[in-house]
Amino acid sequence: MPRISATKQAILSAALELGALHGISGTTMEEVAERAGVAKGSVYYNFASKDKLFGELLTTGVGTLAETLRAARLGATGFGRIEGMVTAMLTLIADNRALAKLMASEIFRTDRAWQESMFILRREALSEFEAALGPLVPAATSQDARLLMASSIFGATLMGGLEWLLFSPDKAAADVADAVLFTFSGRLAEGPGTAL
Amino acid sequence: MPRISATKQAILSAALELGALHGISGTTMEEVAERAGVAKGSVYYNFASKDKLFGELLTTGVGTLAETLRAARLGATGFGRIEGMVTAMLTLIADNRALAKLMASEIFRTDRAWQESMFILRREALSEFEAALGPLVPAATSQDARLLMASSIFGATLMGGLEWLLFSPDKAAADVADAVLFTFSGRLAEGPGTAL
DNA sequence: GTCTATAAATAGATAGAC
DNA sequence: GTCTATCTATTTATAGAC
Repeated sequence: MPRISATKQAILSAALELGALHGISGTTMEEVAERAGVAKGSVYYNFASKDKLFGELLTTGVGTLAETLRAARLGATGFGRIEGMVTAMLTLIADNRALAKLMASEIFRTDRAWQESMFILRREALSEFEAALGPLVPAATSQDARLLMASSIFGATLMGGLEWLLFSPDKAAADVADAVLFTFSGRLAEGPGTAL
Repeated sequence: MPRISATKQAILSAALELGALHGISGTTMEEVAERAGVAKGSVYYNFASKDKLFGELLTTGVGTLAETLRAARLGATGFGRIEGMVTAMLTLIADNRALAKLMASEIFRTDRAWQESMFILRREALSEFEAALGPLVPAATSQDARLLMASSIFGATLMGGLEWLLFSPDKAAADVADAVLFTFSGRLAEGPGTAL
């Protein structure tokens, strides 16, 4: 596994930040080169095409997410797994907010060159939530229903995390996790009695 | 309020479907014209620019969402409000899946010409969830925390709805609502005892 | 109001010097 | 490996006939 060159890394970083700002179609290879501090020719020396560049960015990003969720799941049991996974995902989003924004805007696209690998990795991430959910739902719950629940938790965490970073960035990470997890605690359905 | 012309409507529909497929930056005015069955000149006769066209599409779309949520909120009380709003939002997503996809990919963009009006309408939609949440959370809950909870529920519903439409479209709407709402019911935190 | 034709700018990608 | 220069196609937008 050859080490990634400094130039390649600079190009990936530039593409990530610009993609988060303007979307992939809205980002030009010229801008990427400029931000990375290299010439456009060097971008194409390192990546055969724009699709390849952003494909690599997204697939490694979603792969990292899946690994993070897996590690968090294995570090706890019961409902604590959900708590740990939501917290770990929020931390990851905070540390990679550009990637989170990019992922949020691309995760439902079905017309991309890298669609296939994104779909697989997305399913991998969801299946981590699904695995954590397994012991918590009635045994008769269908596979479809489990996937929908996993999507819900995933979506709640992603949307909560982005709301946090874009509109209340001063809030502490633990408070954000508490707020998101409160919605899954059942205390909403019980009424206002319990203190947060 | 002058009635919208058939041509204008055809252009809006074409833009919506193409935008959902390829994103806004990835959709050309030429494609929009072709799909709408008119010439490009007619597109520009009805909309001064590409930004104006998609801006109108998105702002009316998010406005409709806010209204739908508001109506659902006023039609119930207590936790039933959350149930009604999630169900209503899922129905809206199913009836306007192209708009849902477009919204999901644009809701966190901060560099658009229509950013301001989108932000306001987004907040309007979230504040409907926030209002429903008000009586369900401890009185001491901060405004920030309420907004994060509202975002979580919004995100869970949006992600669950898109997962449904893209990957299990045969599932009945009521079953999807049940699965999403199960995650908020508190039964996850209790363990597998309760039947779905 | 709708069309065709075209302007003017910008895009992704390549060639070839260094 | 990195650069400059350039090719070719595409894109937003406009002009002007009908």
